[in-house]
Amino acid sequence: MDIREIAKKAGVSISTVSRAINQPHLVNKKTRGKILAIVKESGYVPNPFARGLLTGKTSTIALVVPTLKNPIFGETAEGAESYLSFHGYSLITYSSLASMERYQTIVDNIRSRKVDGIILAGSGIFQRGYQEPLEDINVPIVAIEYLPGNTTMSCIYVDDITGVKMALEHLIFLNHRRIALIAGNPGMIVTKRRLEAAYKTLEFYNIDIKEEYLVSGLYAHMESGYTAMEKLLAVDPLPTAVFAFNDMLAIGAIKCIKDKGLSVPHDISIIGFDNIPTGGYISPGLTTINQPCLDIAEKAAKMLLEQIAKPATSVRKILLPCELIIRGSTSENRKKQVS
Amino acid sequence: MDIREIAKKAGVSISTVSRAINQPHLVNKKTRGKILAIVKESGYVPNPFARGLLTGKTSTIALVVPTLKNPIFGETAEGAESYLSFHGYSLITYSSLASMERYQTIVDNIRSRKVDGIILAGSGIFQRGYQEPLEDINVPIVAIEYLPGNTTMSCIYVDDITGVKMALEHLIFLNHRRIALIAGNPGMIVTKRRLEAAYKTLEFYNIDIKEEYLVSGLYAHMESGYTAMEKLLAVDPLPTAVFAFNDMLAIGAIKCIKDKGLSVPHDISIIGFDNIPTGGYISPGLTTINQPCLDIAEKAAKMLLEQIAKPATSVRKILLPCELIIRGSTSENRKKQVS
DNA sequence: ACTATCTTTGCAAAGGTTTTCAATTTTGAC
DNA sequence: GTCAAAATTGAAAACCTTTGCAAAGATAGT
Repeated sequence: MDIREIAKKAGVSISTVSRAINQPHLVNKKTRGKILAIVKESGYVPNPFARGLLTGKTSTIALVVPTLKNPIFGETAEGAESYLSFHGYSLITYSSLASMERYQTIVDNIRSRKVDGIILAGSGIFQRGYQEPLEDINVPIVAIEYLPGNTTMSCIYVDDITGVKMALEHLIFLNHRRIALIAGNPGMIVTKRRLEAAYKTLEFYNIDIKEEYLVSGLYAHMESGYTAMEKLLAVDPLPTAVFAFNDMLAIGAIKCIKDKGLSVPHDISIIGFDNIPTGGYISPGLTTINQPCLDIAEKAAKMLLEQIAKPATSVRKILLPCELIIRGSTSENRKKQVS
Repeated sequence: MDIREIAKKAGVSISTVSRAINQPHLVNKKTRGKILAIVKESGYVPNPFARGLLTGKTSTIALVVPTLKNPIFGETAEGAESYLSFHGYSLITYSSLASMERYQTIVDNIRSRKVDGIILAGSGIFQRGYQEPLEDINVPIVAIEYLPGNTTMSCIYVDDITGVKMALEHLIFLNHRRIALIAGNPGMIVTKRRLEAAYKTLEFYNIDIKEEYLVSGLYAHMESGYTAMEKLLAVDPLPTAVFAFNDMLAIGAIKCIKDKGLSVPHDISIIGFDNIPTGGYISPGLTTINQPCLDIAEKAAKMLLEQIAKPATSVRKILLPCELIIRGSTSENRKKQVS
């Protein structure tokens, strides 16, 4: 099913058929109608290879996320996909970003595939320079990540530095002083950034930062929050509150505390980050910081399409606010301070 | 960066370069080494359009899932993606399959894109004939769905009919007789199938099927399980056990029961289906039926690649067993039967 | 009626690769 | 040293579309 066949049936040249499809205003209304009718009837779709060979465009966007196990990335993927597909693009999602080799595989795959743009979501697994190989590919990139230093790609991100501050201040205003942290994957940029913000906030309020009150886990696994919490429960004195760097970790931690016969929030308050739906369905409900993932994903997709349309468009940095969601996992500390 | 440039640098013809890349055994070892060295050094990657134009292959697979909000499909996507990417394919994921228009958009997109194969995961949104438009595309399809009648596509699926039976028998053996059902989206094939299996099992055990004991919700939203449960709590007499058609619904239902001041499992037992990780982190832990999603996704991907390699390969139907996971949300019914 | 402008159409080149076929070179056996 | 077979290479066709350019036709203004 060629463009040639269509041309023959319509009694016009292939150029005219091509134009009827791609630049309808350039062809006579009557001719156009006839051609498009034949196209529709015959089910013809232009060969994407031949087309791509000429235009260099694939109508394909790559999305790189660390994992789909974390619902926030599921939401990101879904948000981006629905926006993009509405605008005629498809989305190739790369997940399970677990190792540097895997990352290299992904980069190679994207390169050989020729996508029109890339969305890089929270992929700062590799401390420094992880994004360079992608930049080399030389297509527009939008990062859903806080990358203030970088001037070559647009970013859209939640202000998680303020988010961390909000979370800790919430605990501090509830009179907690023995605050522990469950950080996420040590290598990731997001972990480093939140950790810095946490220390800064705690110092500001003159809160002692015990070394044993800092443990870490893996963002993608609730189980990992559980084992991290086990370590914290072995510390004396126990913390009265815990800030977990994401909700998966927080949920794991809550289960651990309850399994050991302690109560949340009575004995220990817990606050998370992300606001995944599950947080509203455990008991007690998880107090957390909301990230508007769906919104972010759509905005990122929109920005990317703008950049593709006008490559000269300057790099933009968009900051979105977080929001504190108070549920039942945090409460006022009534214990005597034995600081 | 052409194949021509490589050829010139290596002092050979483009045919030889092409062969060095695609059929290395056909070119002299020394020449091949030289060519590949130049290829690597220059970062050349064959133009996928030109290649596709000749071969008709895209090295791309489409995955259609109802939503990524349900973790089982996140796992499915991740499992398929990692397997496929290891074998040189990329995965285009279509989610948020909410309406028939959206479905048509997806089908059109897949058609115009020319993928090498399709994985259709639990997409039986549209009662009958929903898969025909995809079959028309005329590429291998593997369905992760129970499609016994269909002889044109391979299927891999969990034996959820037995799963439903196991779930209900678990409740029945715990002495429950007033059993309610929270079914999923009314239009979906999977709902219909599970419903049939449920009725069959209940009839077999001579259990009265009250009409008010059947409510439905939307698989993708826990909230929906909550409101469904509200309806059940308005029925007199109350059911002593509820079988929700998936874990999201079950988790919503549990929250509802607890919010109303009743206890799970003391007042009402709940059992779900899927075994999403969250089920192990709520309290009480969710009793459910396990589906090995990751395994299924990988097997589906594998089957698909086999079919692509050998199109003559006959259609296969693979059935995988479910497993009952007993946690705390179900217990023996001690209430007097007022049947 | 004539010119200038605008609309509509077709021709042909170009895009980068794979693959068939034939030609050439190398190898191995006698 | 000769011949047949095997290995290696290159030329050229084919894949299907988009688009610049030019030609032809239509329209409008004088």
